[in-house]
Amino acid sequence: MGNSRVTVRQIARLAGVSVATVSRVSNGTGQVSEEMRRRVLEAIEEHGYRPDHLGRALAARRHGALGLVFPGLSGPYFTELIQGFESEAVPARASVHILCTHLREDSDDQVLEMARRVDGIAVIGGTISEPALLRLATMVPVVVLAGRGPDTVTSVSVDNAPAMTRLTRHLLVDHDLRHLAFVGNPDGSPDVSERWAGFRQAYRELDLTPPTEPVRVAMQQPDGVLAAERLLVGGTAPQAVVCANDEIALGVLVGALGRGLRVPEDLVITGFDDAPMAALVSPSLTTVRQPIRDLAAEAARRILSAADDPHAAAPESIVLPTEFVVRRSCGCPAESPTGGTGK
Amino acid sequence: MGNSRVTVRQIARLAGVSVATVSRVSNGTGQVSEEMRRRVLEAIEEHGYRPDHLGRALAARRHGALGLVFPGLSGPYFTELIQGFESEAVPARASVHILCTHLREDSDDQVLEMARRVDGIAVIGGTISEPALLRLATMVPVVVLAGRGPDTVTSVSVDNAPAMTRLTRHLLVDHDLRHLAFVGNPDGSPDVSERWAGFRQAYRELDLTPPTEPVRVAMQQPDGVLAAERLLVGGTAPQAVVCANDEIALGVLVGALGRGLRVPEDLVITGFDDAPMAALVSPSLTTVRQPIRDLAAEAARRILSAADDPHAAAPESIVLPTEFVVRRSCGCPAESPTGGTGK
DNA sequence: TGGTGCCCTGAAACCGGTTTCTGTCACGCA
DNA sequence: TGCGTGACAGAAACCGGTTTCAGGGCACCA
Repeated sequence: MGNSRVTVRQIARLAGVSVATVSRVSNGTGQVSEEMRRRVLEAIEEHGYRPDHLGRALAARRHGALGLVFPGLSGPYFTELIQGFESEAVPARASVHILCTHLREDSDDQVLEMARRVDGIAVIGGTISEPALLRLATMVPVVVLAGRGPDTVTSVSVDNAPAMTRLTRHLLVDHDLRHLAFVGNPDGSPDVSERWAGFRQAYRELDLTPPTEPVRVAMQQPDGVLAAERLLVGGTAPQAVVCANDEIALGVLVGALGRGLRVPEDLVITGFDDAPMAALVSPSLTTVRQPIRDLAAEAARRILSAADDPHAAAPESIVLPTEFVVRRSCGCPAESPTGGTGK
Repeated sequence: MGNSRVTVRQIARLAGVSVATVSRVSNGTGQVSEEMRRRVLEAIEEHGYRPDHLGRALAARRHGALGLVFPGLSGPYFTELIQGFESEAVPARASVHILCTHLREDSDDQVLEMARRVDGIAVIGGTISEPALLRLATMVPVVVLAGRGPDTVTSVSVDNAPAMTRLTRHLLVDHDLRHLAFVGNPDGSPDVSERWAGFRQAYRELDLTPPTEPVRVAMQQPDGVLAAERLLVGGTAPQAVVCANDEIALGVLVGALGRGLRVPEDLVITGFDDAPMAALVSPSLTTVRQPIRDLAAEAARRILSAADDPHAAAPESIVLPTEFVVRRSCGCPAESPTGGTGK
């Protein structure tokens, strides 16, 4: 029976061979005669021997594990991210460790501790301090996911700023709107920071004066509801609300509809991510599609190859393209043509 | 200078002591003279020595890691679950491995493989086959989370059925509704299965005939939208839609509002979980609050203590209480009294 | 002065694998 | 017959820690 207490040495004794031979058979390495192989396989089979992961990892000086560090899990974005990451890790026989630093004081230490248990780490941008990031990079291969780190650290992100400029220009020019509000906290993540920058850039390109302050809220649906409460009181409501992601946008939409506003007639709302719900709400959400799974998968691939050979590839900043998705919440009619990438 | 290549033996040589002494100092075990301790600490400090996790784990025959197995991550429920789990794991210096079996054929093997890398595993109910679960339990401490396993396996869940009966009775009796539809796939998870059973139970207790079939969809918001499409066509729309969780309910709500229906006047909708959005949508969602974080934290605690001493505690089925939360989507007026637990 | 017991220390064994290195044996060839 | 060669097997070293165990030194006591 498959008792996991069985060791190489026991199998070796039972099969009447040396441990080296057992190891060779169980790994398929080196030359082993047919007779020996048969005897060993028999013993392995009979006693349900499976090599111990720790022993093997110690000898190989390799954990067979990858780390993924979040500020805090929430929403479809992180769901996709994890699945993309796993889609590469699992075939490579690497397990996935996760760490939510959310609200914790000692997150830098936590991450450094994780570094001693994995072969490489993907850190979501803005999650830990830059010194910690640099220190981390001296210990294991590191990739910054959705953000940019120091030049010495590989990063994978999307073209946030141009995409948001494109979307904003659509509102300013095609829909001739002027009074736009941006919802999201630029200090919270590099993604939002870049989107906020792209938002303002659109104004400048048209020689208009951009808003000076965003509505600073977190990234979940309830935060969007909160933002709607703040924005839609009094007579100062904007013509359009440009949200840092779809979840916020959905929250704003719920808040607006709940106040009896019509979207997009009374209020235009846009998102970012193209979450599954974006196409399903009414009105459907104009947004920017980003390849979240690919993003995470690319990060995992980079980490894995860097773990195989630390000196193989130079640090690199990879930027994946996005796609502007025009739907109804911006005021476009139903079957509107879809825009291209975010340039 | 924290080079992680430093080993006990190097430190021992540098400090002019034995490896045993270094180990004793770095772990604070045994008796070490002040002089020795000082020398060792100096060397440790100077060379940035941190004991290797693998070496330590191998010697201790303990991974310092816990596993968490999902069918697939999605939504606020799993967010809470992970955070609750982590809240116990982190203080115990255990890292968290996750595994999404979602749609994979070989999930049983994946989980069994994980078992060789962690000290214990929490499996979300309905994720893997019962034989695999039993096999798993022979390898490491296992807890079934949100569901029930064989009697030999500890489980942690909530009182789904009574809670759902309570909610359904509220609709049938207090609001005098008869034509209710249940949305959710009972075959998808034990939680849903129990809620479906509780739903039908309410009918029987009133000598009414319950619906024979639920609307089978998955557990996310888009699935709720889908369900709304199916339910609200033609003249056969129900008076109320009882959803397996809040996410579905939110989806149904969006779908219903998008079709111009008034909630709760034209259609009553209820959820389950009391997700953050439930209180924020308009109308606010009548639902059942369950202690998700506590659920996961309890699971983690059980696993940790079982890992410390495998023979300490007998398998147990822990059932945590829920709370019926009456809001507006069921037709109750704004400031309605809140019900108690789900009995 | 000799015995007893405690405090400290380090050599060595151990955890469970992989890998190197040495050596044996059979075979082919001159 | 003698020698080089290649296939194969096993002893031992190694990965990096922890823990056992034996013994040295010293204080205390008779």
